[in-house]
Amino acid sequence: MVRTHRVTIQDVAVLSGLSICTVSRALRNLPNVSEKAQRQVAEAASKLGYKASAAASRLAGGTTGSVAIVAPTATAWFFAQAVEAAEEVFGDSGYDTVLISLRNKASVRRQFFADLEELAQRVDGLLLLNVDLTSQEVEALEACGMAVASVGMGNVPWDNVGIDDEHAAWQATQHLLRLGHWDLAVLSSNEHSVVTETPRFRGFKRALDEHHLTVHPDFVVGTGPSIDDGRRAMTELIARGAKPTAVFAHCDEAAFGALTALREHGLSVPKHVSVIGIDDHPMSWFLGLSTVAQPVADQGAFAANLLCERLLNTEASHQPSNHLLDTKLIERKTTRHKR
Amino acid sequence: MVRTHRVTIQDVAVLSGLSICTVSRALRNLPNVSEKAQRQVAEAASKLGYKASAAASRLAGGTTGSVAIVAPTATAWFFAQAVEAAEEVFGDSGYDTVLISLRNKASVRRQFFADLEELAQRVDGLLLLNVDLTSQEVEALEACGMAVASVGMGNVPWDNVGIDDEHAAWQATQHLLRLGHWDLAVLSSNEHSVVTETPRFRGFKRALDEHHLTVHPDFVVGTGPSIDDGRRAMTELIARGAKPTAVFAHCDEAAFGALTALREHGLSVPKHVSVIGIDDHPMSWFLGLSTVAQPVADQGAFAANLLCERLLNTEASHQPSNHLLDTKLIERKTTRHKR
DNA sequence: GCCAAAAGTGTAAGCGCTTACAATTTCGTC
DNA sequence: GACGAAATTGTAAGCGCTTACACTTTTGGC
Repeated sequence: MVRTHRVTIQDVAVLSGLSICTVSRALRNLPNVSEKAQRQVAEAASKLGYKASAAASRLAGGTTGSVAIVAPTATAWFFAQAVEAAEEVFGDSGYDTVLISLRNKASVRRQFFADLEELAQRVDGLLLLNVDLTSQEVEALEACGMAVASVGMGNVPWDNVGIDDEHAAWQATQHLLRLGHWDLAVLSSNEHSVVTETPRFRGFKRALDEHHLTVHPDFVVGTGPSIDDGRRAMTELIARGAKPTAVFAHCDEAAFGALTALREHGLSVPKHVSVIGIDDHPMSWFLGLSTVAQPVADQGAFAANLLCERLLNTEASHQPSNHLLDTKLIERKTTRHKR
Repeated sequence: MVRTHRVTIQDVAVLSGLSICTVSRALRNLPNVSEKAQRQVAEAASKLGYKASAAASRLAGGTTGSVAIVAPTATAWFFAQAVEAAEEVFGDSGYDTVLISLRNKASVRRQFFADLEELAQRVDGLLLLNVDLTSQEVEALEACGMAVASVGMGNVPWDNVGIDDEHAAWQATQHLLRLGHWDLAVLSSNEHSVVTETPRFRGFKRALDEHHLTVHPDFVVGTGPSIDDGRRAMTELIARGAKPTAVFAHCDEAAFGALTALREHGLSVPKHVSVIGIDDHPMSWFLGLSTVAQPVADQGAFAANLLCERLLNTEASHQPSNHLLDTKLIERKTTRHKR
């Protein structure tokens, strides 16, 4: 198969009757290009189907035309959803989307940060999805010269989109309290350690505080975001002898796991125990899980848009913004008034 | 942050006392480099902390160092799973993974094939996941000069990895028949039209044939791969007045939907109706759904490896291979002997 | 109309690497 | 030892793009 010659900027220059330099400027919407030239170039470029070589642009000091999405894992529902939404936005803005999954492994994660400078040569920007960062990592990201935006990461020096995690947790907990439950267990995210002050945990605690209740350590257990994690966590809780009448899981998958564990121990939901999560996973509707819904695709698309904006006006100093999208309590069949 | 000058191959050449050319070859383990030179270069490079500029390598070498994964949608469980597995393989081979989701939209799909040549300038290879192709599209893919491999696509002129879909469907159907069911409904994939001869449908039919049963049109309905699709399909089946005692869904998500619809119509599973799918989605275990398990991540990884091989020896003429991985019937709680 | 300033355009020098091909060294053989 | 082949190394020409700077054209004020 004969490979047709690549369409270079040279070809566009010839077709449009202008110099390479002018074409280059026109293509990047730089000043000092007459409207006429602009038009000619645009026309020639589209006729030729010209796309700048990322490698050449980058080498010459320009940009790559691609961005990377970094997720702790690509398989989880939340991430797949956010990734696809972001990919659409990036594609519409002319960027290729490079996927980088940290695969929930510390080693991969470490390697990622070690190779940051190298990565900066291949992409213009970074969209981080719920990657928790040390302060050195934040510094490294700022130093590498890429535009950065994120989803679900509070308190970072770049644009972020997320939900008010503390409020969402408060909504879920408040719902349980309203139903008359006061022996509340929590399956908390253990990103950092077993019992830590994640925003969702804080929201849980605040709701209890408001009802003059305190968090009992035996009713708190750390868990990952998978069904299996949730199941193990709930099993441990039961093994401890904890007898909560309601359980708040930090995400729906963990709640599914809790549901399983409860069933395995002969406890029926919501008769004996009420369960609520956060997410509104499509399965939640199917299973009748009460939850606090969050707009996942919207978060991905929004953050992607912010990143694209940053990519356009690089030099403009810009105050990092933090956008919080609304969450909504959805009562279904796993929560019920305490008998 | 002052950016120190980048360490170039030139620096390594000077330090090692060799020419740039020799350094380049040594660094890439090409032949015709003495051991002594090899050693000197390695030493100088590591002392300088030299890392080749990806952009420059690519520009000079003619390759892009990235591959694209193309999926009909990125959100479905199967694709997220396969994508992550492939991404890992590509990453380990030094390739960036560009994600392209067709978003289940004909327009996006059309655009993708229209831009193929353009895409060929940005990636070296293509991994297609279950993209059904017209013969012109196959030709276009062959003509664009990219290395191609695929998952779940039979009869294509490049390496493919999949399962024996017909056999998997046969296994599922056979299981239902063994349990004494003969009024079987099928939620068939409607990629092309409502009732078509997809491999899975053929497998379903063959199992019936073997038992001297025929497929009744009223018991066949086309459906997409989502829960909601499955629910609609099952609802339609019930509305038609079809009273199957068992249902075979072409994938687990569709089976979940069927489960919902059945429950909504007061039919209990497996008491009144048995249900089986294909996939072994993690939720299936949770819900007790009988299914035919397929190794999803393995398929993605395998195909990715094949693509990497093709990328290495480009010119070698190569017979396209088709690898079929094993599937396994998993009996759980949604299938039961007919009463 | 004239001239300086502004606006638009072109020239050419790289960016850091790969790779023909030429030049040099090494080796084996008679 | 001498000689040709083989192995090793170096030279230099790009890869496709950006950008400082020089150059040409337009503009506007008087």
